[in-house]
Amino acid sequence: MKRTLIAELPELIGEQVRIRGWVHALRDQKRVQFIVLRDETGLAQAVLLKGDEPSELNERISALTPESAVTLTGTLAADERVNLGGLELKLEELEVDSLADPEVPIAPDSALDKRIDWRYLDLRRPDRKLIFEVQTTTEHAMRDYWRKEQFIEIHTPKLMGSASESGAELFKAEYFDRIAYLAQSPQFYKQMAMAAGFGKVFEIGPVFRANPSFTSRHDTEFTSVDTEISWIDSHEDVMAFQERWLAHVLGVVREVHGEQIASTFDTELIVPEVPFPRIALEEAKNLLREAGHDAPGPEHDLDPPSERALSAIVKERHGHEFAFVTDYPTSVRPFYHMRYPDRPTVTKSFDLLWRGIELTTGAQREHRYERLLEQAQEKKVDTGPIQYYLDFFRFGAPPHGGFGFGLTRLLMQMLGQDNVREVTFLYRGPHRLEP
RNA sequence: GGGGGCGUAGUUCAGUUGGUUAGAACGCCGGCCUGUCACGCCGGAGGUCGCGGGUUCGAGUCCCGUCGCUCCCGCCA
Repeated sequence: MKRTLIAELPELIGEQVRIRGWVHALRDQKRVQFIVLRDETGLAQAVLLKGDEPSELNERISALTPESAVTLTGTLAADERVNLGGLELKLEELEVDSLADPEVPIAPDSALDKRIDWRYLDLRRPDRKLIFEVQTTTEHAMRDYWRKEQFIEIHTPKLMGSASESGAELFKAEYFDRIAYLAQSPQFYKQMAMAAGFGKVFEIGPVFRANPSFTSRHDTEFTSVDTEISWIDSHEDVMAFQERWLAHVLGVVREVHGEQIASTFDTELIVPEVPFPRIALEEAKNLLREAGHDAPGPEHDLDPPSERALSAIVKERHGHEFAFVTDYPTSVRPFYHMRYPDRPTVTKSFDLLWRGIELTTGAQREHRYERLLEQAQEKKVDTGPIQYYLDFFRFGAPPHGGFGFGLTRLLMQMLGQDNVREVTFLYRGPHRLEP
């Protein structure tokens, strides 16, 4: 007999059905037994009466444990006494697919670290599953939008022969008779796609960072969302794309899951107005000082407390949760960010803040070979191992730019969570390689 | 890497100025209960107080070391 999902039950009153899932709760009384069954679509109650002499089926129910995987067959009845949708399965048959140990090692309110030890049990909770429903919708909406605008999806290698950016934060891996590095960004490869004439590209894929970072918003492996666009006039074009794209994505997520997010996580997902406010870094620091906050000195990026304060100020003045911070000094940006022709110490770059945390770094890239080489040398970058990259710009490279984007940070903010670990299927950090 | 905090039943926690046999709630096990739905009632099991050392007549409690976790900063997305 075919399996019926719990969500389909309201259509099937009076019929015999077979439902499969986990024992969510068990109430074994003198005269009647209840099983609340949970599957990936919801909860349903099954009932079985008990006579003076318990039947064999009664006894097998008594031997069940919570979280066991079971298959229940019975006839579906409407019964207004039942809270779960006024529906009840009159149990006729029970198949125990897998009996669970009676004592489950975690509870819903267990510490996050302990829940990650037993992540598959933690994820059985419907509100945790919602996180991944939202993630799926998010990625789908991103792809839809990119595709509508003729972006090409690329998959770049995660094993590399040399560092793609700084080098200090790379994982090494044995690679036959040499050393390989795990990609910490698809940066160089998406620029290669520009040199290849792909026009506009995106990638959603893993990146690896060997930072011993102990915060609620860092992990050593995470999903990066990357975009690169050719034939731009400046980084403004990149920001203009990004804000449209994000507003679309958040609009879709709100439409599909908004109510559930609000009721489950007590967070309202607000679809942002376009354009987002733009604030040059030095102006941002002035705003912070005017509002009585400490601001980092010149040549320094905003620190996390400044980012939080700035988001609050922008929210107050513009009623907007997002803010592009632009025009970072060359001291805090990589060599390949383009500089203003008239301000050679300022890059045509931006970060995107949402509700106080950094979601994105983006920029127009330097596409002129000689300048790029000069900037690399000025930054004391060893150009030997990245000559292949510099070569992209020797045979006609279009002006281009793009951004990289942390998917887990986006999800964390969308769902009002305070830790990326909560929205990562399996977190990886300096002390976390299992499960 | 720097700084702060926390490690006590399966889980979440309490544990007073150091004082006899370390507690609660939830969970688990057993019994009772004609319909529960956070079921209810009665009973029970369950602890190397992270680990090692020290101070003391006496340490869950104080001190030192160590391990683990966590938050903030640095770094970033």
